[in-house]
Amino acid sequence: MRTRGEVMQSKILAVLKHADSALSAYDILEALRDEFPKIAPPTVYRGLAALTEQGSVHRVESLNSFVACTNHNHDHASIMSICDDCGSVEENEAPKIFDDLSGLLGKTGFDAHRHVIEVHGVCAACGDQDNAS
Amino acid sequence: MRTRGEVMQSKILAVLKHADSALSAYDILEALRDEFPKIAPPTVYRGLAALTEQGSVHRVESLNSFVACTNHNHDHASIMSICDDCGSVEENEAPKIFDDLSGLLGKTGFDAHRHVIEVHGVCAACGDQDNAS
DNA sequence: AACGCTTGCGTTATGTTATAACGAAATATA
DNA sequence: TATATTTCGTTATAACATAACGCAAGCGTT
Repeated sequence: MRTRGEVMQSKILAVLKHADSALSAYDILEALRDEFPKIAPPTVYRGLAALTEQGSVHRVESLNSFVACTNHNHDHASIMSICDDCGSVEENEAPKIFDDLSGLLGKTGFDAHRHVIEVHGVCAACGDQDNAS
Repeated sequence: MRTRGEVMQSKILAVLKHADSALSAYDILEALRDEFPKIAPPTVYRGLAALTEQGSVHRVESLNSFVACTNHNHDHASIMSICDDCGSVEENEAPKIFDDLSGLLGKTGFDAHRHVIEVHGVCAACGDQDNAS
């Protein structure tokens, strides 16, 4: 068995890629309802779990929602900058910060497995807009 | 008007201080049910909102739950290290990392307002235990 | 090919987290 | 005391997430 869930996964990924902000599982559900009228939450959550595991989707913990990965290298944690004004979510690279963090916590004996770094604020576009007005 | 909500807030804070892991709002609700049989979710959430605002409680985004602040200086963001084994949550100070983060994002024009840094892994105690066995 | 075994998906149902909205009680002002 | 204002408790419901079951697809054995 191989391709059964993959159809749904690629549909979910497509929905996320076309969105310009993070989507909740239920936003995705809604978006897929046209094509799959009887779709239910576990279908979406399972697809998201698979996509998240393979790194092509990231969960935004502080929004309880999801974004498509925009890096070509899926094998990394990233820093999310979240605009509280327009809702856009950008993925930023900063390996050094992850190293610093792991190092810092390592001193206390903590063994870091997964980093969640999410920064809320106002993006460049929205900041400019506010200045202009 | 001043002290109306403060009673409930201090009860909530007490519950969190006595816990040895993060508690969900409904865990707190349950803990307070003895003393306040008719307590309802909004009461707890309002107390938590006030406590969070004043910095004596932190929300752990990746657990949808809450911890009492363990720093004396409440006026700061902090780094949470979360043991996925025993559930303990430690608060760590690292102003430099916040500065690095804000600086990094500032270069892209992003204006950082709130930092969420949560690191999942295994704490020293649980790590030792695993080694011993 | 027929059979039974394993896997994982869709579905139903329900559990968990969070908040909108309203009426009542407390406080402030006059 | 009358009235305006604020905040609180309560009811109700919204939003997010998963347990559990049964069916069907793929696979190995005969």
